Amino acid sequence: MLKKLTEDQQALIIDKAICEFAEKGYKGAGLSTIARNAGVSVGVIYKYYEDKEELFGACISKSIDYLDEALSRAGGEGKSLPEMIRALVNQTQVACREHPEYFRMYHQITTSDDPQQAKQLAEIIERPSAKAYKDVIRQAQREGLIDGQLDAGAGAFFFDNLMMMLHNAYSCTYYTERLNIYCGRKLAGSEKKLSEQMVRFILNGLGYQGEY
Amino acid sequence: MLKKLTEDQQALIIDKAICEFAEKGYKGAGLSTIARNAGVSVGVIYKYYEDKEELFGACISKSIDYLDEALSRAGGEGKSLPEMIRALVNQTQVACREHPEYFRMYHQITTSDDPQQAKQLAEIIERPSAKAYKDVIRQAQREGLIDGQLDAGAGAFFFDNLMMMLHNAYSCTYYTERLNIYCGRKLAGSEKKLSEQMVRFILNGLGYQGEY
Amino acid sequence: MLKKLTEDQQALIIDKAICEFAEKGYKGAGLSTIARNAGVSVGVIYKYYEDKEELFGACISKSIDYLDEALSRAGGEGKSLPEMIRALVNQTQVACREHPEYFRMYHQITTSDDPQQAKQLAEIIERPSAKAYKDVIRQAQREGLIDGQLDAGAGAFFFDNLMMMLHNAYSCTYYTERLNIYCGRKLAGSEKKLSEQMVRFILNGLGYQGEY
Amino acid sequence: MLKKLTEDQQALIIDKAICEFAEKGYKGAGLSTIARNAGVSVGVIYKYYEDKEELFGACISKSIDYLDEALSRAGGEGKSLPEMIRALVNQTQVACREHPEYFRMYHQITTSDDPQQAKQLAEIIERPSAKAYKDVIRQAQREGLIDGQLDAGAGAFFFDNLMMMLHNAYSCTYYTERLNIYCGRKLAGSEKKLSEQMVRFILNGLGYQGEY
DNA sequence: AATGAATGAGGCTTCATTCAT
DNA sequence: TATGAATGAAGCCTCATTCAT
Repeated sequence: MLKKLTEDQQALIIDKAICEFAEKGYKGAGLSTIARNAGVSVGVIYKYYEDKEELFGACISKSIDYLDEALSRAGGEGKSLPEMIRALVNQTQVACREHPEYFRMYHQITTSDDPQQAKQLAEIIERPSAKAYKDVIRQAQREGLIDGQLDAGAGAFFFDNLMMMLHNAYSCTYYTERLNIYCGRKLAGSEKKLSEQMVRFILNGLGYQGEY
Repeated sequence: MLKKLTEDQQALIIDKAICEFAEKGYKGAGLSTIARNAGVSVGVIYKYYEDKEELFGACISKSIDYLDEALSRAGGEGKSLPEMIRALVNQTQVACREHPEYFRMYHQITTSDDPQQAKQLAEIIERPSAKAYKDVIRQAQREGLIDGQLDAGAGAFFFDNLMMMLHNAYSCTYYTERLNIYCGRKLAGSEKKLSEQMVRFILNGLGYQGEY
Repeated sequence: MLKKLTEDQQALIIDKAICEFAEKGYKGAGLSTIARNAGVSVGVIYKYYEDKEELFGACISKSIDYLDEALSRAGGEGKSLPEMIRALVNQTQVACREHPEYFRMYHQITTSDDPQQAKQLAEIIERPSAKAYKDVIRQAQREGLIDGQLDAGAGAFFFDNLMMMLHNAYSCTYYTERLNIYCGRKLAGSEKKLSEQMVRFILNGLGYQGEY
Repeated sequence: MLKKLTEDQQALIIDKAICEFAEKGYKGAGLSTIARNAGVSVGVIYKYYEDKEELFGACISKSIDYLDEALSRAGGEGKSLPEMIRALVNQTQVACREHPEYFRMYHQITTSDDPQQAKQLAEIIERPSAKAYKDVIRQAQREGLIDGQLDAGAGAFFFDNLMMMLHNAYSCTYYTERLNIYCGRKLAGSEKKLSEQMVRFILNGLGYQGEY
């Protein structure tokens, strides 16, 4: 019985909770499992979170933060379009290797059966990147680098769709297997090769004509 | 009521079960809700299915069948590549309009926390289309219609990724909102326009140079 | 697993619940104890009652009904004032002997910490007898049988106070012991003698001058 | 804060505990609520009391002491019977106004489900006043002031019953409402009038014939 | 063979009690 | 010595599963 949970322990609760929620979903996750895995008592969770719902919320927040941070690590300033895309793809691969549970968590979020919550979460999570990607595409269109007939929003959408499926492939069992089925172990197992293929497909998709 | 369940009633159980599982997830779904909605007793469900797990399995099977059938309706024989892609996209939109629950169900499947089951399902669901798409792409490459440097498997993967995200957008609340955020209500609301944009992006992505 | 709880079993649940609530109070009572004592499962209680609160409500209702019925068995029509009072006292003794738990339950009710509920219950339980007793006293005053300076309401109040304390003495451990302390085992143990003393005190208290 | 609790703080714990127990009952009362209200930590309560039970016991003791003291303030030496009764009634009213929580606490005591404890408490609380009242009544009977046929113990019992119901009416929500129902707001709201009525009823009940 | 009420294990949550600081 | 965070047993309630009719 420590005087107070250390920061590490508090973080561990969230981490273990994220793993549990990510694996079993909101309903399937068990508070006692989380507590056991975090090495604390069940009761103490209620000192930090009102109830299961709020703990879940904290897990969502932490996951979103990580996702944002991972993306921002890809930088963007002063990069050419191909460089930018390659950076985003690579960064996603790195982040997925480090913390697949955050991405699994993200995938769980998308199964929410509460429309209100789903909308709100989509707004928080998707709006910023939607804007960022759209801006990049519009700029590239103005510069004549890519297909001008493509709707910027649609382009951003397709791009992000591919990114989402990439992190799913690197974090969720089903999608990992799916990646193997589609691409074969060899390509699927090589981050570098897959990243190259993906960057190529995306740039082609946007109608990018230049070298890269 | 000592009458055997009619075929219709049996089918209704699965349909209602799919709706329930699709909406609430495996854990969240209630057997009694399913029974009530199907107009049968809880007990009779256990005459046809060992337990909740098996009922869920049957729902998965039926959903897969529908998905397969929906895709096969897109035909393929004698179609050009652009025609084929357009047909697949359009058919997905139609199928999603008719039975979003099957696609929501599919999305639920991907959250399975049992690796064995996840792999097995991926095998069943993804292998056939993976092969079909890869074959089409290889053929198109041999005909010099599309980018020869693209790995056929990767191409099929990216293509199917976009298809999956499309039916998610048409069936799951979170993804619907996401579509709206990225594309705006106008484009998101027009199946035709979105389909055009998507076909264009895909063909570009594959490096298709011809007219369409 | 019977097809349905028999009426007896349903009644038994309430009876055992009354015993449990009467003994331990609302908070102290355990649903599982009630179920065990009634020989049913915990779950089935929730088929008949929304939650613990509602079960408690049903117990209150049943107790009130019994109290009412016990009082009404004392009759009243065509009885002289002393006869009426004696009948009420005796009937209380009989009822307490048969079902002390209802009276213990009643005592628990009075400890309710929810003012709203307390008021509501007092209204339901006390209003009818308050009116009845007051009417009897007024009538007796008009007939010149008892002290005219006594406020009818106050007279009814003091009378009922003594009645309440009587059933407390016959149903709650503390009050039983108290009765023994005040009156000694001999008087306390004789319903007849105690009843005579009490009738005498009440009639004197009301200022009744006649014979009885 | 490594300072020993002051006497005031210790007293405050008991006071706040009495309020909490009186309001919510033994089970419903929360140690942390008591600690918070007393401005001390939960832990320190366990330095002074073995457990909740013992704290409750201390609250009972203090309440009993207050009740005794309140009664003794009514004096008794050199008073005539009517004066004595009037003094007791009035003193009860005053005490209830000052500290209804002690009387509510007393009422809680009577719900104890431990027979042993109930008996013991009754012994402590009731024996002294039982004796005192009985002595007064016996003396009055010897002096021919009151009904000689009344059993002294029974007389004391009925008298104290009325006193208990009086303080319940002044301290417990249910009984307050009951008082209002029986006597109406006007009489119920006037301590003086109610006291007069009660003294009259008691003296009549005892068969007191003299003036007062 | 279908019914749906009964079962009871398991989950979330509370709170009396402990103990490191 | 006081603190108050941590503990974990116990309680309410749900729901997958069973089985008497």
